[in-house]
Amino acid sequence: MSTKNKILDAAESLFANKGFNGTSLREITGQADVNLAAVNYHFGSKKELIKAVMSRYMNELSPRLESALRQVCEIEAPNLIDVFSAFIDPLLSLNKFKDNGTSNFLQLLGRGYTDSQGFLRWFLTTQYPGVIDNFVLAVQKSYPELSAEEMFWRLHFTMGTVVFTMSSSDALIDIAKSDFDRDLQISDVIRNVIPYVAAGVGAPMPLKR
Amino acid sequence: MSTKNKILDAAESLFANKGFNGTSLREITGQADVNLAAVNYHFGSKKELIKAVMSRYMNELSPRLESALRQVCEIEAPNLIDVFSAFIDPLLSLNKFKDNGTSNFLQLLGRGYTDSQGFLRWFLTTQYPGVIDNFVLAVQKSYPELSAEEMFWRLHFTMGTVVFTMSSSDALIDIAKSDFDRDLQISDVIRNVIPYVAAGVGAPMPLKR
DNA sequence: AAGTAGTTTAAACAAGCGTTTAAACTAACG
DNA sequence: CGTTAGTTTAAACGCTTGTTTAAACTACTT
Repeated sequence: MSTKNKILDAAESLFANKGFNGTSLREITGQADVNLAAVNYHFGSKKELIKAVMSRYMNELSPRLESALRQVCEIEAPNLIDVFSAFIDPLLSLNKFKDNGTSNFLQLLGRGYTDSQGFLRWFLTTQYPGVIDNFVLAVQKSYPELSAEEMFWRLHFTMGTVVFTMSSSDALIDIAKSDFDRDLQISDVIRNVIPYVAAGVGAPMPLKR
Repeated sequence: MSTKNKILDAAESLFANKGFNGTSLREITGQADVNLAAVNYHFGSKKELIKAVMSRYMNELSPRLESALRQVCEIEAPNLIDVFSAFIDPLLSLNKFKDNGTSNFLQLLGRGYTDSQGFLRWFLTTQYPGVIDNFVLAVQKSYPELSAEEMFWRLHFTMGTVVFTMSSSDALIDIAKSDFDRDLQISDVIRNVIPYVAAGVGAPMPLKR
C-alpha cells in the first residue's frame, strides 16, 4: 500500500478515537509505519490531512446520499421515517469501502463538529451543499406544515443527536453488551436512532407565545 | 476576588469556548491576571482544575434538579414534557449564580463528553448518581410502556441532542439572528429543544424484528 | 520585633508539538 | 551509464505544553 494511503488509514482511526487536536502526527506516522516528515510531504500540513481524510469519505458518500434523498422526494406522500431511512444504505455502504468505515466516518463527523471551532461545518456546507439541500427538500415534502425556522432548529437537533450518538457508539455498544447482553453493530445503532429523530422532527408545531 | 476564583472563572469560559484540550494554563492565568504557577499551587494539576470547574456547577445544580424531578414523580399522570420542563428552572437558575452560567455549564457538559475520552461521564455518574436515578424514575412514570433497553437508547440520544445543541448554542443564536432576525437567548434554545426531545423519547416502541 | 504559615512570583524544566531542512535512496528515461 | 524526478529518511528547528523550583512577599501570631 502507498505511503499516502497508510497515512490516511492511520489518521482516520486515530482521529475518530481521540479527536483531531488529541492526535499527533507522530502517533499517526508511528501507527502507519512511515516517516514523520511524510505527512507534510504528501499533504502539506496537518489541517490538509484532516481535509483529505474527510474528503475520502464524503466523495464516496455524497452522491449516494443525494440520490437516495431525491428518490424519497419522488414518493407520493413520504414520511419522516422514509427520509431518515434514506441514510441507512449509503452510510452502511462505507463498510464495504473500508473496514469500520461507517463507524469511523460518523465519529469523525462528531469530532469535526466539536473540535476545531466549526471548521468542519464550513467545510461540509461549502464543499457538499447538495446533500443538505436535498435533505431539506425531502423533509419539507414529508412535513409541509413545519416552518422554516422550526425546521432549522430541528435539523440542528437531529445533527446533534446523530453526531453525538455516533461519536460515542463504541461505548454504547459495550454498555448494550454488558447491561442487556446484546451483541450490536453500528447498523443497529443507526436503526435505533431513526424512530427517535423522526419523532423529534415530526413533533407538533409548538403554540405561539 | 480570590486568586482561586479568578482562575475558576477564567478557566470556565475558556474551557466552554475552546474545550479542555484546546485551552492552555497560560491562557487561563493570562485572562485571570494571575501567575502561571497559581493553578498548580491551588489545584494541583490541570485535570483537578477541570473537576473543580465542573463541581462548582454540579454542586449548585444537582440538589435543585433532584428535587424538581421528584416533584414531577408526584404528579398523578405526568407526561414527558413535564419531565423535561423540570430542567428549565434549575438550569436557568445558574444564570443568577453567575453571568452566562447556564450557557457555560451546558457547553462544558458537551466538551466533557467528547473531549477527554469519557472522563466526564465517569465523573457525573459516580459523583452525582441521584440526578440520573430520579430522571429515569420520572421518565418511567411518564411512559411506562418504554422498555429498559429502549429507555437506555433514548436517554442517550437525548443527552446527545442537548449537549451538542448547547455546545454550539452561540453559533445557533447568531444564525437565528442573521437568518430569521430573532434575538434569542439560551432560555429560548432550551424551550425549543424540549418538544423535540419529548417527542423523541415518546416515540412509539418499534416493532420487534 | 522576630518568626512563621500562606501565597505569589519569575524562571527554568523536560517533553511534546507541527514543520523544515538537506542528504540519502529509488526507479525510470534518454 | 548518467541524469533526473520522486520519495524517504534522520535530524534539527522554534515553539508551546504542564509542571516544578526556590526566592520574594504578605499578614498574622508569639
